[in-house]
Amino acid sequence: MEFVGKEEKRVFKEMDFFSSSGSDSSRIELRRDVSEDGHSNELDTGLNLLTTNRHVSERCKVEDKDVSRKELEMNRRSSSSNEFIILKGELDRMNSENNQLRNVIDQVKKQFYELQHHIMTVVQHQQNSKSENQQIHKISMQMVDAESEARKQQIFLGPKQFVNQGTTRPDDHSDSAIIHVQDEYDNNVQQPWIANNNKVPRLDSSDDNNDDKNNESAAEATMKKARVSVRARSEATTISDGCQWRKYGQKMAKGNPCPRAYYRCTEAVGCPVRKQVQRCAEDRSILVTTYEGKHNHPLPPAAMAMASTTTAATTMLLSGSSYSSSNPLMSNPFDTYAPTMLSSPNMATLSASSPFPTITLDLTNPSFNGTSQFKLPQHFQLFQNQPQTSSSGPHPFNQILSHQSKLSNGQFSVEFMDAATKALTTDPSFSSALMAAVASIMGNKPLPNTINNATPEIARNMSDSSMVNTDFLNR
DNA sequence: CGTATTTGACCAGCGC
DNA sequence: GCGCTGGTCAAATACG
Repeated sequence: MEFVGKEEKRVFKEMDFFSSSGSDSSRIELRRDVSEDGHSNELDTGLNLLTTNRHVSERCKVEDKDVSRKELEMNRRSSSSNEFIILKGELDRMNSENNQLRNVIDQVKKQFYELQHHIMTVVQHQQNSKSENQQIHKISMQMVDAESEARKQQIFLGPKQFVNQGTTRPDDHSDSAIIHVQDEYDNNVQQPWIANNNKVPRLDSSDDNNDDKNNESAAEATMKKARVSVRARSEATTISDGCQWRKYGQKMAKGNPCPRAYYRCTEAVGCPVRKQVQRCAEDRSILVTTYEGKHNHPLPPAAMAMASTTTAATTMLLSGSSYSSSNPLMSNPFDTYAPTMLSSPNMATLSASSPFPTITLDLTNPSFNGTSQFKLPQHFQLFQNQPQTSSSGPHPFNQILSHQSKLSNGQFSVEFMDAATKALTTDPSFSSALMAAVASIMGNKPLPNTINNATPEIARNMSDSSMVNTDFLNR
């Protein structure tokens, strides 16, 4: 029996070995069996063997689980490897597409620059021509005469002019013009633009005796002094116009507790374009951005419209009325719009009372009345019909226009103007299109192709006049 | 450390 | 000539 006991001990030791990785309680139970009963009978041995077998079986199950886990892991790794290969292939394909798109963009850019250069050359040529300068001078005089006449007739020309004329109408922006030329700097009813030749280079008759160089410098100086101003409600420090600017100064200006910031264009070294940003003294939620000068370098598509605007605006301020030109850039915008502008209290004014001739686009006025005789060109109405893609969703301007179209009084809502302002300050493409529209108003010219490049959807609308809905203007 | 912004100084034009 | 004002410069400072 002792042999049996020894054999049991050996077996139990083996069992203990096998169960070493098992639960501690099992091991303790087996050892107790050995110590307490050195003379275990065969039944006990059998029971113990069964117990041992169970533990070995469990151990095998554990090992089987490990194998299965490892197999799963290997399969998973294999699957990940396949996925990696697929992703890599996808990445390669996308890189290839990106390269192709880059090539397309490069080609478009090249065409854009060539076209822009061509346009600049044509415009420059026109501006340099002596006859054009004579015409400009004549037109300027007629513009001043027209304004003087308008003042005599006490036609409402804008908030500040109303104050100057001694009327009781408040200096209220709710009645300010959507587009007007105004004095941004003082309330002087005189016209230093004309009365003071020193403030702005004047293209007087003496130019007739000057050479082309002098004419060119005078024209350039005048173009530099003429300004385009945009009024918009914005919490931002500046509106998004697609250009790169560097702040180079800040000053407190007379009559306004808000400082005026000075920026210069940094798209290219030596670009003469400047802009001033200042909050309106009467309503500090309004940001007034004033542009001056003409870019001397290729512009990004988003900024092209603003450049077109400033050029067209300065051209308009110089070219005045009743003259047409073969060059649409030099044609007179007031041929179409000025009479209505001058006679409509909500549309436009013409003023030379600023040290610099300035045209202002006012996006802060919710009371623009669509029933006015004034008709926006189709460019300006494009947002009403802009196709809406499922991915990008409706342009905020479209949303508001859709809402506004339900109004019965034909007035732009506050929401409308807020959306316009928001779009102007956050969406360069909107700013571009808007500026192109204004340029179109002022220059009576077709939309630049560059805008078509920048905003293809908008461009499609513009090229398809059937898409243009003018109902809200005629309501 | 390079770039952008700030801010006081400076200049030119203008009115008195 | 002097002072006021708008505009620009450039050194100092901030920021990423």
